[in-house]
Amino acid sequence: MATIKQIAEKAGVSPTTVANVIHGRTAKVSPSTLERVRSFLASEKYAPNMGAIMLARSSSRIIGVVIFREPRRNETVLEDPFSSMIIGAIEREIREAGYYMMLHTTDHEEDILRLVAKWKLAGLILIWVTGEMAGILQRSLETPVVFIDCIFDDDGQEYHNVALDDEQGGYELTKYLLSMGHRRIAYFADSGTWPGTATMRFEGAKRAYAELALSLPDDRFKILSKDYDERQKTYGQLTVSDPPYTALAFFSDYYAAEAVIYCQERGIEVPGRVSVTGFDDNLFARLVRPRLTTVYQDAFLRGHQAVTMLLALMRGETLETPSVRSPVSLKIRESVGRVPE
Amino acid sequence: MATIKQIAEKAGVSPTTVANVIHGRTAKVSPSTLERVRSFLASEKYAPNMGAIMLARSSSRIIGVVIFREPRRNETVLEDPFSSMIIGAIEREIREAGYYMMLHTTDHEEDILRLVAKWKLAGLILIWVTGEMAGILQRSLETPVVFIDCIFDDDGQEYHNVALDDEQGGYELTKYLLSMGHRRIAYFADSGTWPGTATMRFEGAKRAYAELALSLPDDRFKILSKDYDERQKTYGQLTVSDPPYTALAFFSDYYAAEAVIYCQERGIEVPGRVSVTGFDDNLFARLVRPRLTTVYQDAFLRGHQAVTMLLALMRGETLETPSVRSPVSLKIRESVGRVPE
DNA sequence: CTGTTAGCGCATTCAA
DNA sequence: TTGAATGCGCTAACAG
Repeated sequence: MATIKQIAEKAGVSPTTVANVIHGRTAKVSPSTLERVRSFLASEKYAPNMGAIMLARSSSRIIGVVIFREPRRNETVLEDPFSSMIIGAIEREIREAGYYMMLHTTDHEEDILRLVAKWKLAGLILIWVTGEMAGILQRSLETPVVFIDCIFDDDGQEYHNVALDDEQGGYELTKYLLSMGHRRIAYFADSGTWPGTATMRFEGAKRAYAELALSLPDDRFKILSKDYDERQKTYGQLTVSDPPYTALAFFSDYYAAEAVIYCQERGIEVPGRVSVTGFDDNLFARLVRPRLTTVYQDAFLRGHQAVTMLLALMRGETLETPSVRSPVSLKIRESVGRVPE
Repeated sequence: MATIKQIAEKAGVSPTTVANVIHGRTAKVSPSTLERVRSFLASEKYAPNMGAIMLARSSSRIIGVVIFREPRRNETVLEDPFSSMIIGAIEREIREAGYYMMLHTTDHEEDILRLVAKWKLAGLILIWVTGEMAGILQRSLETPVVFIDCIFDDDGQEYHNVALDDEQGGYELTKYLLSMGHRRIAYFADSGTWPGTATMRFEGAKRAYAELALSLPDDRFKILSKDYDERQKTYGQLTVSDPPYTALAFFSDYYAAEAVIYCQERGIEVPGRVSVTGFDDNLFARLVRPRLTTVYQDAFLRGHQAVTMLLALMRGETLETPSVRSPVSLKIRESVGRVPE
C-alpha cells in the first residue's frame, strides 16, 4: 500500500533516492540512507504499483500465454494433458523469471492484438496458431513472440517457434509398423488443418512407405470427430472394412486408448487382430492395457524452451536458432503385433 | 496505440467527450459527435491503456487465480485433470465477463498479498489453500476472494468457498462398499492435511461404518507418496497384509487406476480378489478396465460457480449463500465386487 | 452537451 | 549524493 513518496517522507529523503534504492542504483546513495530507506521499504511492505510502472515505461511485466481454440468451439482446450503440462511448465518459468502470466484462449487474431495493446505485454507465447494467423500476428506485433506447435506457410519470415519433429515422429512410427509387417494402416487426427502437426506426421508416414517403395494413399488419413458418439461410429466402421486395417495409428494417446477399449469390448484383440499406436506418451499411454506403443515428446522441456527463448528475445538478444525442433522418440510397448506373412 | 487525446484531436472534440462515448454515456453526447467519435475509435483501433486505468481507478480488470502447491515442491499441479478442467472453466468465465486472468502458483500467503497489491487485482480465486492460510488471507485482503476446495478451521469468519461435499462422497462410497460385504477397507490420499478434503472423505467413511454399528480405525487412512516408486511399494505391502484388505478406496481416480494395473500385472484380480474405487470420475476412471466405481464431481460447474460468485462480490452484492457445497454422486461401475459371507 | 483540470505512482531527465 | 520537475493515459469532479 505504501508508495515511493510515502516511504521517502518517512525516511526523510526524496522520492528519487527511494527509487534509486529500489532499483539497486546503490552507487548513487550513501550507505546510511541506503540502509534507512531499505528498512522502511521492508517495514512498510512496499509493493510497486504495476499500473504506474506500465504507464511510465509503457511496458508491463506481463507475458501473455494464448491458446488457440478452433473457431466456433467455445470449449476449453486445457483438459488436454499436453496443454496442461506445458502450461504448468510455462507458469513456473515465467514466475521464476519475475514476470506474470496472463492466460487467454481465443480463436481470432485481433483478440491478441488488442490484448497486447491494452496490457503492453512484455512478451507473448502463442500455442497452436494456424499458419495464416501466425503470419498476420508476426507482421503486426512489435512485441517478442514465441510460437509453440505452429506450422508456417513458408513465407520467408523468421518465426520463433518451439516445434516438434512431427514428420520424424510419423516416420519412425510408420517404419516400425511396416517392420512388423503392417501394410494397411489408417491414421487418425481430430484436425486436418494443412499444414498442421497431424498432416506433418502423415507426411512422415509417407516417407517411411516410400523407403520401401510403397505408397501411402491420402485417404488413409482420417479426421476424427471431437464428439464421443461420432468417434465410436468411426471405430465401428473400421472394424468392418474390407480388407481390414491391420494397424490404427492415432495422433493422440487419448483417442488411441479409447480405440483400444472399443475393440476389447467387442472382442477384437489388440494387438492380436489389430494393432494400435498413440502419440505424445502421456499418462493415458501407460494406463491402458496393452500399454501403447507411442511417440514420446517432453512437454515440460518444450514449455521451458519457449519461455527461455522469449526471455532472450525480450532482452533484445538475437537467437542463433530462431526455431527449435524438439526430437521425438518411439516408445515401443505392447499395443503393436506382428502381421503374419 | 491511439490514445483518447489523439482520438479527441482527430474528431475535433475534447478528451472528455471521447471518454463519454467510450463509457456509453451517450446521453451526454450529441448523436452527430457520437457517430464521428465512434468511427474514429474504430478506425484508429483504440485500445485503452490498462496501466493508466489501473493508476486512475486504483483497480485493474485482472482476476488472480492462484493454485497452492505444497511447500518445498516446486512442481506444477496443473497436470491434474481436475485442476486443468477447472482452470479451463474459470478462464472462459473470466474472459466472457470482460476480465483478464492472471495465473499463479505459490506455497505461501505473502506472495498473494504482494500480487494483489502490485496488480490491484479486482478479485481472487484461491484453490487448495490450507485452513490457516485462508484465515490470514481473508483477514488481510480487502479484495473479493472466492476459495475453491478450502476446508476452514471454524473461526467464525465468513468465507466464500466453492466446496465439494467430500464427507458425503466418502460416506456414499463406503456405504456402497459395506453393502457389498466389504469390512476391511483401506483409504488412500496423497495428502493428509487436517482439515482437508481427504480427511473429510474419511470422516464420511466413518459415518457409514457407524451406521452399521461398526467402527473404522484411523489407521485405515493411508498417505500415498507422490513418488511413483514409493507408491508401487505401498501397493505391494497391501497385497500381502494379513488379514487382507478386500477393498482399496483411493481419493483420486489416477491412483486408483494405477493400483488396478499394479494388481492386474501381479495376477491379483480386480474386483475378484480386491475391489478398488476412485474419486472425481475423470477420464482415467472410464479408461481403465474394469472401469472404476467412483464419486463424480463436476469440475466445470464448480469453476463456473466460483467465477459467478466472485463477480457478484465484485459488484458489491451480498451473497445469500456465502459458501456452496457441490453435490457428489456415486458412479457404480465394475471395479467393486461382492465379498462372500 | 462540451471542455478544463487535477491527480493516480512511477521513471527519468535535469539541476543542485 | 540528493532533489525537483515533467509526463505517461486515464478518471472524475467541476465549470461552462
